[in-house]
Amino acid sequence: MAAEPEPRPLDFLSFVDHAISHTAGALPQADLDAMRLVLTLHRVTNALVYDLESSVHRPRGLSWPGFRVLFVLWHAGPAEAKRVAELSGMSRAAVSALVNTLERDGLVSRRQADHDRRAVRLSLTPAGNDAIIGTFEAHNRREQAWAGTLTDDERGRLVELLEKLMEGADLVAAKRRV
Amino acid sequence: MAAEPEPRPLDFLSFVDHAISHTAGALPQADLDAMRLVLTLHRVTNALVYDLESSVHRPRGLSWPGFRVLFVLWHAGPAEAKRVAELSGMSRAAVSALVNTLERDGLVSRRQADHDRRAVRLSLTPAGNDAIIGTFEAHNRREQAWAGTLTDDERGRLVELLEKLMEGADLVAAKRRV
DNA sequence: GCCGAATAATAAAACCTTTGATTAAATCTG
DNA sequence: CAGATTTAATCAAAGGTTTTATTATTCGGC
Repeated sequence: MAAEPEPRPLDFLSFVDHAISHTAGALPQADLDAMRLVLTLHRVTNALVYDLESSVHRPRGLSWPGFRVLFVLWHAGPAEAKRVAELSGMSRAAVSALVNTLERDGLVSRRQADHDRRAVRLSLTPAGNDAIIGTFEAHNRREQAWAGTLTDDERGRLVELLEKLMEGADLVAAKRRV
Repeated sequence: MAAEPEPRPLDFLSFVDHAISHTAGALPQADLDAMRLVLTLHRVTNALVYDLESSVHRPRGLSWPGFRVLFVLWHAGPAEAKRVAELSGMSRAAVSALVNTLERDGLVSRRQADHDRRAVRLSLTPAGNDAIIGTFEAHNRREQAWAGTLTDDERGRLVELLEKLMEGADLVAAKRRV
């Protein structure tokens, strides 16, 4: 049980440490390093996405998921919904729902695919193209501000470690979206 | 414009590289290292959270956000809604809505705070306590599988780099939830 | 060529999140 | 101490996600 009396009020910064030491007392068999890694990774990504979405995307009338779809269509060119889902890491149902909004806003257009009448071909409208380019420029400046707190070398090592973690996902047979 | 013809079908793994080289052609002034860092960070975290939620939390009747609230209450003890929001990194409105579900499911209870009649004190019910402990054990085993693809040293360095990135958020005046 | 199985997209229901009111209680200020 | 301001929580509207079920097509084996 090990109820820890907090000597000083816990804040967001110290909560990870607190949670880990509390867990050490309550569940001695827990893997604390793994716990710290996942907590920290989630916390950083969360803060980063919130900052980007609220300072870059929403002021321009886009959501973060909407930005991701435009981003994929910008780089991959016109593509089927299924492919956009794969490349963006969203489910097909999520893409379908999201494209309703993007189509209504005139940023993306739907068209029946030529070779398969079940499939839908998505493409950027001219307005969508302008939107993604303008938004990406602001997005990238913000990314630069975040990334700039690390040295070149640190950025490179961080990316390498993250890629290794991502490759490990296959080894542990992580569940992925259908 | 630099329309890149794809020599072979793009997949999720190669999309980051493709997006970066396409951006290099389309927007020469872009910071590609920052772009790669953010794309990779988001991609890994997304995959990790999806795997944890779909393999650990949903089968036990919890959502990922629900798990986070129980996790905070488990470690911090009974606390006001405002505090749970701060410690979990959610907005107060999100906590309020989420607790409706958790309360309905009998995992969390609401009570008016003693010192301030505006405030609500949240605490785990006995069922909530059982739920968080059982779920956390499975959650931690899954974390261990993911983290296990890195060496001890790599895990340590990854956490350090993530913490440095998180500290940088203050320097760049990142927006945070109210 | 035809019929059962697989596949693409969408719909439906349940949940969660965000921003911007609204309500009620506490606190500050003159 | 009264009035204005701030603060805690919740509500409301709009959007996004998930899983499961449906519909329309295409594919595969005989």
